[in-house]
Amino acid sequence: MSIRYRMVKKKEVIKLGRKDWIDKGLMVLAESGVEAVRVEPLAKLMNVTKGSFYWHFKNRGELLEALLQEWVNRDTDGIIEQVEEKGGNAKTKLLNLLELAVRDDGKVENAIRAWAINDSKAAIILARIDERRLNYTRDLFVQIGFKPFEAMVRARMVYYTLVVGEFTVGARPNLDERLAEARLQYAILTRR
Amino acid sequence: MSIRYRMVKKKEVIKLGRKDWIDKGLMVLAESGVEAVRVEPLAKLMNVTKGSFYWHFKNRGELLEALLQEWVNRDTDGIIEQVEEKGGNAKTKLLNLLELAVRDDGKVENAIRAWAINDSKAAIILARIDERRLNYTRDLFVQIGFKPFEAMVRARMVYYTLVVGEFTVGARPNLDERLAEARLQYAILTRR
DNA sequence: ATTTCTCAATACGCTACCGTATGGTTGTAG
DNA sequence: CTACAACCATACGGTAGCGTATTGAGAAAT
Repeated sequence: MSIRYRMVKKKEVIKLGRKDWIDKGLMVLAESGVEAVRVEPLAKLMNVTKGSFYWHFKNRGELLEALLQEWVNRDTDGIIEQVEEKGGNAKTKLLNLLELAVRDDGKVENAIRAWAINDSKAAIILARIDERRLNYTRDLFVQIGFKPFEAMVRARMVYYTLVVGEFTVGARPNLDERLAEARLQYAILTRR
Repeated sequence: MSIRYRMVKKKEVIKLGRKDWIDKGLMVLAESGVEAVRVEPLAKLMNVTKGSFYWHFKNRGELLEALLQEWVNRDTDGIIEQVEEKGGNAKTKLLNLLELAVRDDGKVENAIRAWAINDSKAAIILARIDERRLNYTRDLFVQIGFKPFEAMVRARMVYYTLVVGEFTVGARPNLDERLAEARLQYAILTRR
């Protein structure tokens, strides 16, 4: 909730806040990867000089950290919470989880995944998120009645297939088809 | 098969070939990503100046293309061929496929996958490889007796889980455990 | 009305890397 | 022995981006 002033008629001042830089940073990150989020190009995108940037951030690294943090925060109110809100038994939750995951865009997440390959700071953050989501899915399978080991295997199949695989291989365009696939995957994975 | 001269005693000359640059390039690619494969640092790694590099390559882009090409070539004699050589029926081949995939290192592939997110040249190459491997897996499921659509869904689950998911999420260390998982996945996926 | 606070522009020095030009060294072929 | 080909070193000019220091200008507080 940064205070901002908007252009009204002619020479109204537009002041930027930390959050504005983070927003643009996430955009560029999603679109072109970490390597593309650089302070001078970013400043140009915002019609401002880097003099502004260095008022809000110590250096480029601080922005990158902020991007990671922002992504984690947004994800915290993410899919798991939505599933829990809708309620139902474990099987219902699982089906809801699959369908929600299929609908997500995931460009930022994808960029972060690429980033994490060569940056330990990003890798640690991402690993935590992955673990949280995997454990949640495994618990669902346990509640459905599978033994822990098999539940984890199935959870991995779900997670890798939906969250990771689709994104990194390149999502096929048709949402309906993907939903149909998600339901079939659900059937395959919950069948004893 | 580049001709090389090796250090023997004192001031023997070591001459490098295109292939040597490509090899080192792949190493750096695997270790630190595309952004790290740059000509001057690479030259330093090989105890040589970039004068050498620009004798073998027009520019950096030419090296990157060569890296992509080299990876494709190596992959051509890859897992699929090994599975076909071992023979057996479709079910056997599928099981062999899973186990071989689990054993692979995949650092280069992973780096290329990250690369492909923001580079269309890499993306096109990778898409072709993915398609070839996915279709092969789908055909196996068809031969086992599944209808095409369900066979493709199952093929994707296999492919994303083993080839993509394990790598991008970060492989767990224990090979035995991973093999056990692979067999369980096989069981889950071939059960009617 | 001043002062203070926020934010931005400008100018600077520095490093990393790109690609070119040119000349040197060495092995090999005639 | 000479000449050429293959390979490498050196030196150069250029761009992109980092981070700092200083000044400026509008908004808010006093």
